[in-house]
Amino acid sequence: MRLSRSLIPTLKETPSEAQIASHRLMLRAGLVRQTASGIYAWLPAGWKVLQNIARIVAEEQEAVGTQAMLMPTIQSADLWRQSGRYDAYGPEMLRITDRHQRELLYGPTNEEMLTDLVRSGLKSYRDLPQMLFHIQWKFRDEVRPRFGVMRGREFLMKDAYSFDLDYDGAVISYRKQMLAYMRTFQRLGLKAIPMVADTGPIGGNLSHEFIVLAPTGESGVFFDAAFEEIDWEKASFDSESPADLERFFQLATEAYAATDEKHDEAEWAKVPADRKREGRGIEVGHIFYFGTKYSEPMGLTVSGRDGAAVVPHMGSYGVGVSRLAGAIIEASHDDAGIIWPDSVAPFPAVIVNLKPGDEACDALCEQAYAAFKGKALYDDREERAGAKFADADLMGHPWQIVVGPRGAKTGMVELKRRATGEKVELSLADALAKIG
RNA sequence: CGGGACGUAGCACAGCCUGGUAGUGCGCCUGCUUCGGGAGCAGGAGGCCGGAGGUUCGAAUCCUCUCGUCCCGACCA
Repeated sequence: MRLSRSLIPTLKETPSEAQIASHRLMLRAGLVRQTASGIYAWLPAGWKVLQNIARIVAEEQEAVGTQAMLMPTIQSADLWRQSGRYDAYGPEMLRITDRHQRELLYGPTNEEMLTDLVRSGLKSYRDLPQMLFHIQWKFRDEVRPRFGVMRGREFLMKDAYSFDLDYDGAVISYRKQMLAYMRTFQRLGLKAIPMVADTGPIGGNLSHEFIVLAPTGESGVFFDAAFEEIDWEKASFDSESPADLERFFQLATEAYAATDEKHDEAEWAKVPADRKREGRGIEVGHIFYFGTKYSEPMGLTVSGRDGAAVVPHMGSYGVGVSRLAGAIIEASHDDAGIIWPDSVAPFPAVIVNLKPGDEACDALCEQAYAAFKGKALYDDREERAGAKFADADLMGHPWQIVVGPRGAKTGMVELKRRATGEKVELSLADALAKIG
């Protein structure tokens, strides 16, 4: 993308409504614009980020056997009356009436809808287990939206649902999802730690929140440093092997980790002092098992081995996709701007032409731009060098290929790694090779 | 939902108390000089002062209502 022809409106000053780093930087880097309280438009660069996150989330879901699908945003009130949640949900649910006075709602979640959908498709115990997910916009009419996309009213969410014959099966599904989550967050460049969460009336220990470590996070967290060393991508766990899942679950849950609300001083005292870590975190995902809470009242049954009706056990698994965009920035930025992990950056690199109009600069830049097949950002604007450097740092491209009149004559560029600030002079070919 | 603020140019803000031709900085446009970390000079465009009523000869300014946005608390992917 050529910056001179792109809608990436960077701002030198911070709009007054933005309080926290990610919100400020998302506005300043031209990623999003607010259109109403807690509702955001994703501008071209922001949309690329969101798609990158969604793609990784989806890939890891499919890697553990979750099927991708898409359910609508608008749902019927009748569906929610079947589970009893229509009245229980409260004013957070946006209720809508159509021209025929039918009661509709903008979905805050999809348990009812999917349970309804699978009712006619799942007939026999042979049809189980099933895991399905979609990535769709949700709406929750938060009393007080804030922190930009981290707590908006409209948000993009991955929600997955599992259907199993019994509790033991549900545990397998639950662990598969947890494995997918650890891999997902690591690919997104995040340190995420699963922490035991409230299970409410369901009970048991099958509810975990995933907390991303970020100094500006909303909740305090306490955890064992053991989590810092685990490489979930390299660790080989076969999601089809119950034994591997067991081993994985042990590893992911045995060390101490808790948010301040669930903090247990007695357990904390058992953690060796040199492994104690305290910090702040942002919740980016939540998984839980809820048994037959929806399948039972909504009449979802399959025939069991003996021919009798069996009510499937369910679980649901959420990831705040749009929230992650903010969380990643909270976890990865400096005074100059965003520092995108390679996997989610809107552009792998920016090509900074320090002197548009200079024959050598233009030619070398075009050559570099062509090498990325249009996927890089080419800053071809008639701006001063300082402004371009500032914008490049602000937007957080992982690599900056700086082309100036001095080096261009001999085909040399300066390659800067945003994360480290390291700069080296080398030929364009070497620079491209280094970026890979 | 309780408490507190704020709506004036694309962004940040002053002006309001004490009514009298709507301002400053950044950004934008033109020209010249500059040109490797947000340049200098000169000229220029851009505002129904959130909206509706009212008071007044006259309202950004005073009064009433309304809409919107933000902050603190309780709540949430």
